[in-house]
Amino acid sequence: MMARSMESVDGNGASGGLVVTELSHIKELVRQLELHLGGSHDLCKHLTTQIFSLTERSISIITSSSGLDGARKRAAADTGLASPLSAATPTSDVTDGPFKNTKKRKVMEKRKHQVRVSSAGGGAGENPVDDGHSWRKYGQKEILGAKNPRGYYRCTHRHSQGCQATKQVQRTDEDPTLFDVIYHGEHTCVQRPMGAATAAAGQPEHNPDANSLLQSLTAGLTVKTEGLPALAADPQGGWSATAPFYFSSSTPMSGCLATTERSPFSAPSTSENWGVSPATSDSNHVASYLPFEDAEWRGQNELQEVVSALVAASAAPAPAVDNLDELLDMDDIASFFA
DNA sequence: GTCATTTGACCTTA
DNA sequence: TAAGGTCAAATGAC
Repeated sequence: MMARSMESVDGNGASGGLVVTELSHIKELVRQLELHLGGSHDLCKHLTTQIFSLTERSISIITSSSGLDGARKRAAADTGLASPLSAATPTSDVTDGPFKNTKKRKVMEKRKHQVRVSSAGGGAGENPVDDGHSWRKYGQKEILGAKNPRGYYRCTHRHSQGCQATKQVQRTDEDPTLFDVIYHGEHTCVQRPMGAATAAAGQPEHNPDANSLLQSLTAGLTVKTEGLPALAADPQGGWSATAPFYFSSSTPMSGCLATTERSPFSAPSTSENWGVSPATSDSNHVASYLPFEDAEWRGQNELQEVVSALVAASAAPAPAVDNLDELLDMDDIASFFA
């Protein structure tokens, strides 16, 4: 599915042009959004700035003649993000892709999904943002070469429902407001989603016009960060996709209703919002997995990464899709926004 | 009393 | 053997 869509980006100049057109449109929308926002909403202004920046980078990546790897390096350089995983963290075990290196521990061969999330609110607490699942911490470990310890979490429903999902959360060395989150396994539990109202209640006020623009902006975009092991593997750029709010898409987390029903924008604006309750503690992240068996995926994922950050930054649900359906898998989008 | 977190010990893997 | 990952007893919060 994504294979199809990504082919259209990587190997088809016409589609690439289409994406550029779409991204240019997004840029224009962001401009309008910024105008509507005025100067009263710092958070929104920050988001629009981020969206704008990411969009420009996306265009740059697509139009770059030097290929995606080069673009990744530039993007990483632009954001000032050193690669957190390249040297300091043991997650470099994903360097060769999730299923390739047979020297990895067996446990490492489990499906894993790696994201970077930003605390966006000051960095207090170990749970950067809410991902809609309940996690229980079962360990913490000092990691060689890393300044900050890594926290180990498992699904609260591990015993009651046999859910095998786990995650590791580690504050990045270079930016204490950023967290590297590695998800292992899939949720097989069934959780009641956090009420959308609850999520919305925690948000800053939003200008209706701004919301409209954001909806327009995000129409047709979805977040798929699968295959992040390949991303993390990049010794140069590390993760270029950072966003104050990382919300998840859907997917193989079958049975876990939380991620599909809750507001994707329940991200905290203040640190108090993290870890307030098990159901609200953690990242709004969306995990999905793809069989990244080809190095091409790495380049393709570059665009995904940027799009993910874009969507995460705008963080508005999009009930409808747009022309980008050639680029993105509409089935997944539909299921996510269902 | 229940549940989550902390933390040292132990296990597994490269 | 070193390091990452997990277990489980101790502890604390509610």
